[in-house]
Amino acid sequence: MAKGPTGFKQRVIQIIKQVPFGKVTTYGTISTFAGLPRGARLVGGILHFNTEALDLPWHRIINRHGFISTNCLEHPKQAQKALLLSEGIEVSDDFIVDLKQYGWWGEIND
DNA sequence: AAGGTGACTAACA
DNA sequence: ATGTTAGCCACCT
Repeated sequence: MAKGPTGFKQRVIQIIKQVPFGKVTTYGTISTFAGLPRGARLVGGILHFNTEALDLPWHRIINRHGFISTNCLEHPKQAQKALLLSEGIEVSDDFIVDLKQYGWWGEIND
């Protein structure tokens, strides 16, 4: 199979695309699905330089505490929060999402 | 080309 | 309880 330029990135992207609407997931979950249980940083790193993730629901990707990690001006929490709210996901005033309610762990209800 | 950084997570002291 | 160390690998300079 012809794999992408770097494989892992493409794999992560595919997983992110599987995140159902109105749900959020964590870097660790995605990295694990991508084959790297400890590759959470890669997910963040990839999304930080996301040049091909224009169609990706990157806003559904948050850290293990349900908190929006983005601190860069390029990726303001404010924007991510707005996107999450746009999907019907409640976001705390501190940019915290209730993973117990909106957390997605790889189970797709078809 | 090589080194450093990074939107993370977990374990150890 | 908090602070530090270790690990993953792609992207940038």
